[in-house]
Amino acid sequence: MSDTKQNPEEQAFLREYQAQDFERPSVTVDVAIVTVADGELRVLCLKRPDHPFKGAWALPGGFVRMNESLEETAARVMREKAGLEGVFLEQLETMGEPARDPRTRVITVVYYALVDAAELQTSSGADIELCWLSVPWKGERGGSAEVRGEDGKKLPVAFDHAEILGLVMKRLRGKLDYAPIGFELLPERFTLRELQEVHEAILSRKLNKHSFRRKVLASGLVSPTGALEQDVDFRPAQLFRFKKPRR
Amino acid sequence: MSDTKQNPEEQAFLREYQAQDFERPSVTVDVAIVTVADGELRVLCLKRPDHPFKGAWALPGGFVRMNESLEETAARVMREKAGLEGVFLEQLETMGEPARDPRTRVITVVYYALVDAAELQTSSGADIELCWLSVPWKGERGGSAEVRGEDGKKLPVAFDHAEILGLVMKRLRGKLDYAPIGFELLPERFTLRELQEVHEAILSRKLNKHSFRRKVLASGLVSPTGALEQDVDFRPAQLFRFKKPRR
DNA sequence: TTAATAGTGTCTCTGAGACACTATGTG
DNA sequence: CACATAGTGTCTCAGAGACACTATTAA
Repeated sequence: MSDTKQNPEEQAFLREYQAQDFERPSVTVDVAIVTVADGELRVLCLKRPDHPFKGAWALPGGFVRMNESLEETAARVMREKAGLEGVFLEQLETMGEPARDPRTRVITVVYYALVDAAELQTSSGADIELCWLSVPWKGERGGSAEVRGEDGKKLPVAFDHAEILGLVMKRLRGKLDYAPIGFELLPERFTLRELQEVHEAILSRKLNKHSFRRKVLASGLVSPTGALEQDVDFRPAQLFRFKKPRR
Repeated sequence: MSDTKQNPEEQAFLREYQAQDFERPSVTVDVAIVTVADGELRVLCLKRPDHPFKGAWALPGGFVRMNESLEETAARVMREKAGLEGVFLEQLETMGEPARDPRTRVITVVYYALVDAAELQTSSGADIELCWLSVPWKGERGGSAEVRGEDGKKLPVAFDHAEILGLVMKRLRGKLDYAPIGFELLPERFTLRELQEVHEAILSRKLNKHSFRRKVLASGLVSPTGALEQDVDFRPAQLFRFKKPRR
């Protein structure tokens, strides 16, 4: 802004720039808000009230405002569409196929958020829902994901959002065993069984109990609180707390 | 485009849409073209002829055209600025701080490319150069990277491109031991020593020879060609070829 | 008491690193 | 021959999985 005195050296740039100026893509941010409830992956979806893809389910999103960073847009979408603040939020991928939105050129920067299911007291009307997120492939191969309703039936997904959800799962599976992201899906105090169930939900496979406990305890990322879990019909497990790694 | 009959349900979208319509960010693609020469990481940089950051070094880039996907833009930049075609190219991250370009709002989608040094017959004028890429942090911690010239002196880097190069290195280091990316930086036939040197350059640390060979050979991703390397003053090593994994 | 889960002891297998060795090319 | 690097044999150590066992709570 301090540099706009129109000196001659700026001409070349402006020539190229003006040429592009008459038509620019729109830029939006979409957010995949992921959680685990009852050992199953969920993702927050909105039912589209309008064309295109009317009636299909889509990720919440919004236009990037001129004075807002991408991360700020993502945080605003989280606040406005899901009432969430201060949760784990990370950029995933930018989708830019010219025809991905049939109306006009829309480039969308996708973020994903990880949330404790208890925080998502979704106002769950008919138009906003925590849908099941199911992944029809193993490991980190990749591919599209599917969205299902209460009844387990596949729901129609708008735009390229099924592909996006596939990328979310690929990222989560890849990141899970070297980054502390499982904790983001749990309340402040949790049992090691709950943490293992979160990992199993993300990976879609059973893990070895002893190995899992050894690795988590050896990581130094959890500390026992001394308290025990409540309201279970069997031996209660110890509650742990996530200990932020000092960098 | 088949859907623009202005039915009443589309009004709501258009209302929100028009409100944003008067001002949109520009979208560009920047590409970090990375290679390894003489066991050292290099990146292709252009010296900026104009303000802002006149004289500083920047990654090649270009505006996204309206009918072009992001990947196509990246491929076009590769072709136009470096004369490269058909090499490894992957999306990295999208940078969107409102003030990252002092002139106007520019959101840039960053790709990185991996190239065999021999293919980069850079027309190496004074304004385009294969700069040294040095990384002042260990492991996958992250942070900005530095760009150096022939003489080893740090060069000024334009925009947020030092941060971008840090992200490139973080991605490369993280990806190196589970994805076959080392091969992308080598000619079709290579020795295991050359492959190890590429890995060591990316990780900035020495690797155990025996371990490395065991892992590479066990991976099933290389096959021996039977031929031996030429023009060395000592016992020549066997040449291997990268074997594409069947999915 | 039984049922169910929490939590552990111990064995095996596999892969990484350390070290030393043999093999094979050039000069 | 000496020399430099290619390539391997073998030991140790650490982490993951398998299996079986003990511990602790509710009902």
